[in-house]
This record gives sequence, C-alpha cells and structure tokens, in this order.
Amino acid sequence: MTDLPKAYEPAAVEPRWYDFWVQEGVFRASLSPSDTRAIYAISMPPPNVTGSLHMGHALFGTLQDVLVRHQRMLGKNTLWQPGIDHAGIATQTVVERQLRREGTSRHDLGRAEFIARVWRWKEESGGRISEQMRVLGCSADWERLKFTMDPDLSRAVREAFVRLHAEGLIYRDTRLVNWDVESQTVLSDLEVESEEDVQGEMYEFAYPVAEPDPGQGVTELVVATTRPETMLGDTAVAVHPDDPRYLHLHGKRLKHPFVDREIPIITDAILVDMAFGTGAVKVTPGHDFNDFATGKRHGLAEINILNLDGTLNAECGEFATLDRFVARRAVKARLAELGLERGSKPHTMTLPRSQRTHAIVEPIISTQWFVRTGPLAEAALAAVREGRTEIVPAEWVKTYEHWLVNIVDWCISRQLWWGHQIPAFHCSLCKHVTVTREEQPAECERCGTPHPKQDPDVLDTWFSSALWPFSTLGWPEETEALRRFYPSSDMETGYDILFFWVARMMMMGLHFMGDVPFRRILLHGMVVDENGDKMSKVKGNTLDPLDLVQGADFETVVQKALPGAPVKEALAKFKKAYPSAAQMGTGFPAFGADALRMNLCSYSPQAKRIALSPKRLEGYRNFCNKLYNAVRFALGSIDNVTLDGAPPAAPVLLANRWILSRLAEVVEGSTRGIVEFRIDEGAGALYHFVWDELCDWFIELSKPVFAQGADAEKAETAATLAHVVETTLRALHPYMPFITEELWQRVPRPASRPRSVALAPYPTAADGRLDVGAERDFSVVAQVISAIRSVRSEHDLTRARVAVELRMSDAALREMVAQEVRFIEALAQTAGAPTIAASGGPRPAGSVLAVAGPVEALVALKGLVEPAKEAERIARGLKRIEKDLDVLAKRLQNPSFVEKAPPEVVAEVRAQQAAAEVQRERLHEARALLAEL
RNA sequence: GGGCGCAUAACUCAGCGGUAGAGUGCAUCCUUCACACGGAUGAAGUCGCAGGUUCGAUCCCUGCUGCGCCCA
Repeated sequence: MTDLPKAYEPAAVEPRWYDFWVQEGVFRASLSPSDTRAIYAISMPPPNVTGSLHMGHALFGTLQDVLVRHQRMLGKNTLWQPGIDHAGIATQTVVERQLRREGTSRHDLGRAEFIARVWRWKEESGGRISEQMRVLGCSADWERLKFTMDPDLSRAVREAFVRLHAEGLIYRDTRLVNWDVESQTVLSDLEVESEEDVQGEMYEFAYPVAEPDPGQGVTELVVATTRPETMLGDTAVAVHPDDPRYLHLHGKRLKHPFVDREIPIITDAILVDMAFGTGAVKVTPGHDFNDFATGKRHGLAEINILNLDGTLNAECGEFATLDRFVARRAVKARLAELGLERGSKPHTMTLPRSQRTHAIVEPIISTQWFVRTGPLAEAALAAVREGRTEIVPAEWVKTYEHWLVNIVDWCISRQLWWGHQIPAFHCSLCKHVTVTREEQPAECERCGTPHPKQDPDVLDTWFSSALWPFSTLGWPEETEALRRFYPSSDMETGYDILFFWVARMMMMGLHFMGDVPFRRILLHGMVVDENGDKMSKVKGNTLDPLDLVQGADFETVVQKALPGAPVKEALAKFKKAYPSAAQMGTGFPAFGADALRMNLCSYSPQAKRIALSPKRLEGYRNFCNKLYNAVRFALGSIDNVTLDGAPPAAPVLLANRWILSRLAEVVEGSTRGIVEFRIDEGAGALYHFVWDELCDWFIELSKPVFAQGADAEKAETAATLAHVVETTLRALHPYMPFITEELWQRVPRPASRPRSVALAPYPTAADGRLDVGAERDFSVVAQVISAIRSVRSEHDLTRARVAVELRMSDAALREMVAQEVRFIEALAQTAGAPTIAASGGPRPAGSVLAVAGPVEALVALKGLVEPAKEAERIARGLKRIEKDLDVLAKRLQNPSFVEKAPPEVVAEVRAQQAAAEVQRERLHEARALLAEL
C-alpha cells in the first residue's frame, strides 16, 4: 500500500522538519514596509541563562507555540520574541563555584576579569535552553534572540534608570532591607520566601532593672525571643502602656548585661500584645521590621550588629566575629552563667529565606536604590480595570490588584558584579551622586571634582526584564520594530511570575511607552508530579522534557532528578512520584515532541496544578500513531485526487456529508479553543474528531465503498477523504507541528498551498459543510450498528454472521436506512444486508431485539444463543428502563414542574417517557418470545 | 491573620441549573487486507459533608471538613 513503516517514529521525523522551517524562514517576523498584514506579537518569557529545560519551559513553549502557529496560519505577521535573561545571582554563583574549584575567587580576579570570565562561561554553556526549545518545535524568531546583557538592552536599562531618576521615581535611601548573607546582596521583598512551620524555640531571659526602687519587688523584666543574639542590638524594651504589671517601670531603664549600655523601657500599644508571652518585648530596630518601625516612633538608636557575611561585628563586644548561629549559642550560655536565663518553650515560626540561596535572610540597615512604585502601580491597576489589558483566566485579576494596591517600593540595587552596573557616580569630595547616560562622567555635576566613582552595585535582573516588551524592539530608538510590534498581543506565562515580571512590565510599559505592553495576560499553572507535588531536586521528581521526547531509561532519568544519590533510592522516589511510569518497564520510550505537546495542551489552563502523568502522555503518543496510520490508510486511496481547497461540491453518500459536517464543527471548536485560551478544548475537539469520528466511523465506512462501490462513489469518497485529511492536518498543526508537516507533505493538497503547512491557512467552517440532516441520519445508522454489535458481543458471537431485520414506523426513515444497509452489513457483520420493514407484525421466530433509537433491530439468533443468557440481558435492560421511567414519572407527577419548568423541557421529558415506554414494550415482547430461542 | 483555588469513576482530569464525561486502568472477545501504540463490547461514581435558593442543584448561595498556593 505504501512504503511507510507500520508505526510512527517521531525520532526519524522531527529533527528534519525543524531544519526545513528554519531554512524556509517560516518563523521570521517581517519588518518590510510593504508588508501590511495584521500583527500578532508575543514575547517568550526569557529563561535563565544558567537554566536547562524543565517541564515549565516545555509548557509555556508549547502553549505559546500553539498561539503563534495558529496566528501565523491566519495570515498574520507574527513575532514570537525569544530571549534569555542574565540571572544576576544565579549566574554569579555558578561562576564563583567554578572559581572556587580552581582555588581562586572573584576577588582575586578583580571585577573586570570576573565579568569577562562570566561572559566566557555564557558563550560556552549559557543559554543551551534555546536549543532545547527547538526540539519541542517552538517557532520563535530565533534570529531576533535577545540577551538582557546585550549592548542594546543594556542601553535601554541605563536610559530607563536615568529617566526614572530624573522624574524622582528612583531614589537612594537608608532603611531596613533583606540581606542574603550567602550571596551577600540585598534582596527585594519578592525574592524573600517564607518557610512556614519551622520548629524553633521561644527563649526567655531577664534584663535587670537599673537602679531598682527598693520598695518595688520587681527588679527585672523578662523578654522572649527566637533570635537571642539580636539582644546585642536591643535599644529598648517595650511594654503596653495599660499593662498594670509594669506601670511602676514606666520611664525606668534596664542594664544590658553584655555591652556597656542602659536601655529604656518604653510603652507602645502597637508593638506589644499584653496577652502574649510576658507582655514585654525587646526592641531591635537594626534587625527587625516591626522593631524598626517602633524605633522610628520612639526615636531609638538603630544598632547594626552584623557584618555582611553574617558574623557579629564590633558592636557585640566579646561576641564579635562569631557567626550568627554560633553567637546565638554563646549568648545563651553567657546569660545562663549570669543567672538571667528564664527558660525556653518550643515555638513554631516562619523563617525568611532567600529564594535563590535559601539562606536565612537577615534584616539589616543599609543604603540602597529604590523605585517609587506608587504612581507606576496606579497606571498598571487602571489599565486592567479599564480593560486595556485583559487577564485570562480572570480569577487572577484580584491577585494582581491586591499586589498593586499594597505594593511597596522596589529595592533594585544588588551587591553583585554580574549585571547592569548602576549609572550613578559618587563624588569623593561633595558626596553628590551624578546619574548619567555617559559611560564615565568627567566630573561631578555639582562641584566639578573630576572622576566621580561609579556606584559598585548592579540592578536587579527583574529591572531589565521589566523593560523586555520594548527593550527587545530597540527602545529607546524609535525603530520600525517598536512601531510595529508594540504593544504585543499576548503575554503568556506562569502565574508564579505575575508580580515578579508581568506587573512590572505593565508598570514600565505604561510609563515609557504610554501604552500597555500587551493586550492580554494569559496565565497557566505549575507542572507538578503525578501526585500533585511540586517538582524539586530534593524530592527527586523532576523530569527532563527531552527524556520524554527522545526516550530514556529510568536510571538516566533519576540520576538527573537526584544527582549523586544511590540509584536505588532515586528510583524509589521517582516511582513514588510517577506511579504510572512504574508500569512502563525500565524506561520511557521516545514519546515524541508532538505527543508531549498534545499532552501539555490537554490540561485546562485554569488548573493551578498540572499533574504530569506518563500514562496519559503515552495516550497521546498512541494518538500520534493513530493519526499517522489513518493517513497511511488514506494514502492508498487518495493518491490521484486533485484538491482545489473547497470541500467536495455535492456529496451524495451519507458518510461523506456527515464527516464534512463534523469537520466544520471541529475546526470551529479548535479555533474557539485557541482564541479563548482554552487550548485544552481545542485540542480535545480534534482528538475526538480524529479518533472517534474520522477513524472509527468514516474510514471504516469508506472501506466498503473503496472495495465494492460504484466508480462515482469511489471518486466522491476519495475526494472527501483527501479533503478531510488535508484540512485536519492543517487544523492540528499548531498543536502537533512535526507529524502534521510530515504527513501533510505526503497527502494531495491544493496547488495554491505554500511550501509548509505552517504557512497554510488555518481551516474555517467553510472547509466543511454543516449538514444537520446528515448528522441526524448518521446518528441513527451508527446507533443501529452499535446495537447489533452489542447483541453479538453479549452473546459471544464474535465470528458468526447473523441475519438482521430492521423495523421502524417512519417511512422516510425506512427509505434513508435502506440506502445504508450495505454499510450496516459491513460494520455490524450481518449475514447479508439487513432487511427493512415497518414496525409491528409478528416477530420472526428466534430473533433477539436490540433497540437503536427509532429503529428496532431483530437479530436472528435461533440456535446460536443460550436462552438463559438472553433472559439475563433482557432483565438488565428492563431494570435500566424501569429506573429511567421511575425518574421521569416522578418529575411529570410534580405539578409545579409541569407548570413552572420551560415548556420545551417538559415536552422533552414527555418524549423521553414515551420512547422509554416503547422500549419497555419491546423488551416485554422479547421476554415473551424467549422460549423460541 | 488576610486572599485565591481545589475536592467528580481505581488514577490523571474535563464539564454543567434539567436523570454524569474523557484518557488510562479493569473485564470479555477479536492476530479481518491503516493501526495490538489497534478494534468491538462491558462493568465502574449517594459529583467532600451539612443547610439554603429553585419546579429541579454535582453546578448558584452559606457554613463545615480536608488539601494546595499566595500575601502578612
């Protein structure tokens, strides 16, 4: 029939076509002035330069590719802007680790040499991910790939900083900030994560009262803390002003046991909860956010007790130079020695941790650069409220609003070397800070002192990412690309970076471009393992998408998931995380990129968690094989068909009319799914069309035509099959680009089609032909075939051909069914074509009844079945019908239902009741005739 | 403490104001000329619990329980 292998082999097909698309320039966005096509633009969330492909990338790569490929097929000038971000902390950490292995450090190298080294690393091993995205078929315009540290994007960053500073929206201030002692940089609030339910202790100790009144009994104040070492920075103890226990201590002072300092007892109703603990709270304005605010209210000193590496500084006397956790133990020991320890209770608490290094974050007082977010946030809020940007699914609107309404100023400076160095220059003489676009200003803009020194800090990576929608298009130059592709159409990404990235792009886009950066924000969920747990290295449940695409044995998979762990242990964790993989033997087969994509498309985007199931993935691999074999079959019959792009003009055969009608509906379903960002529905519609309708019915029905039909029927069916196949492949292409291209290149197609299916028009309802009559008639024929098959199967008559008589009361229906008897014969395996008769009349001896909608099928089973078995079957049917009738009768007996329900609903129920009664009647007859069998 | 979401067949998930759906799995049968990565047939769910609205609730409302995420 054909020389194609029996099973689809994605590995043999996929790489070929990607190269073809690239050669043909299929993914290229056009800047040509003569190109007047409508625009579709979308930015790919730039992956981290240190990263390698994970399931999250595969998910967004797939979803965005579906959107882009669909729009491209609609004839739009599409730009899918790819890129990579420089990931300040992560990248610096990777390279520093390398240096450590070489026995050196960035400080030995010096800043310039270190940065050169990072660039070298980037060229060698950075950004591998964009190669991996190609394996998935992502049709981004790779020629436009951008990196946040590229000269043009760096220029945009500098320009944005200078302008915001000039407008008073960037400022420098000294305040309490989050310090990551491991990477030794400040972090923004968003980069600090809370670790909840940490089992710690609430440690109590006493401050002796300085100069106690001899008359009063109380000579000490007991405070509680989870961080005893911070007492070295205490500058007050607070009690509630109304607390009767401590009234006599108002205005008194306490003696600090370790440092030469007396600290005041203050009263503060905001900080102190009388009911909690002892009702006395130590105040450390230098290292606690609540205490910092308290200190401001009372004019307390802010004492910094920490060095930047987390050791204690000279303020701490005997504890200086100790690491913070060593110091904690030392402070407790000394308090005990002094007899000031007052006990300890277990305490469940929340720990702040660095998102990057997971080090426990220390609040410290420091001078940093901030973005004044208030005015920017207001504009971003208004844009969504006014519908200029739509958030899909809409349930995220509240979260977006809540964050913007409660937004705090954004700390954007980082004490790193890798990143955009802040374009601010400090004068050594007058201390003025000159902010400028120049590489190096000659002199201080205030006092003229030469060579002001550039601020050593760099900007938060997210600052450059916030400019992405326009910096990648050439801003601040007014480029053609910027005119054409800003604002972009959609921003599709995971909900986890709604604040980090999306909201900040909204703020910056509105500010610098005066318009929203995108018309829609599309948010998807997080890929998790089969049990719903987050993927993480600790759990050993990460999956490399390429292992699913190309196949891998489980030992390889788990060594990546849990590096360094014993294979046995890693395998156990892996199989626990993916129970369905355990049934797959020793490894994943090569599912192929299309199967992975289709699988990822099959989840509803509003699901917050996307639980990846290898077994489900296997189902989509099977689907690819099904599609492949359907086309393989078709090729044997449609080789000589010439298509002109329109559906066959006036098909006569019911099956042909029916499939064209279904085709019209399914392409609409797919289109609706994609444009409404219900890609799962679009993909699902096509899946069912191909498998349940095209393969299970249409192709099966075409076989008798090709085998025995008249020439005209053969021609009509071949033309229909060819058209449906060509159209279906176009419809499926955005979801499954590789297999559709492979097959489309082999099937007949209209002369007007371009070189690649990726550029062919996306099908519309006009590619099919809606035919309500055909669908109705076909449904009867299909029901008849199913009913006969069911009877055969229930009586284990897998081989024997049986005679069938079909009875129905409606004359027009009889005429229709009569046209289809040869198909019923073929698909239901009857002995000769079924005969057609009017309802009623004596039943042929030994026949068994199967009801198929308006048709009674009398299947001649005399001598072939056991009466007892048939009796059981009838009893089962009767039971079901009686149950239905009960429910229907109950509803109709309820007067308020008949009165108040819509008439069409009542009529429908009545019709159902009538139909069920007829069926019950038939079954009673059948029971009466059992003896004949 | 505040917010968002989830709870539907053994598993992974759709869905919906009018007597419950898919894939996988399970059972029986079928190696017939596209496909065993297949075909046919079938079994399987008090749609978390308790109230309320409604002629009618798995769906809308309230409360509860369990789970997840975000923010403080």
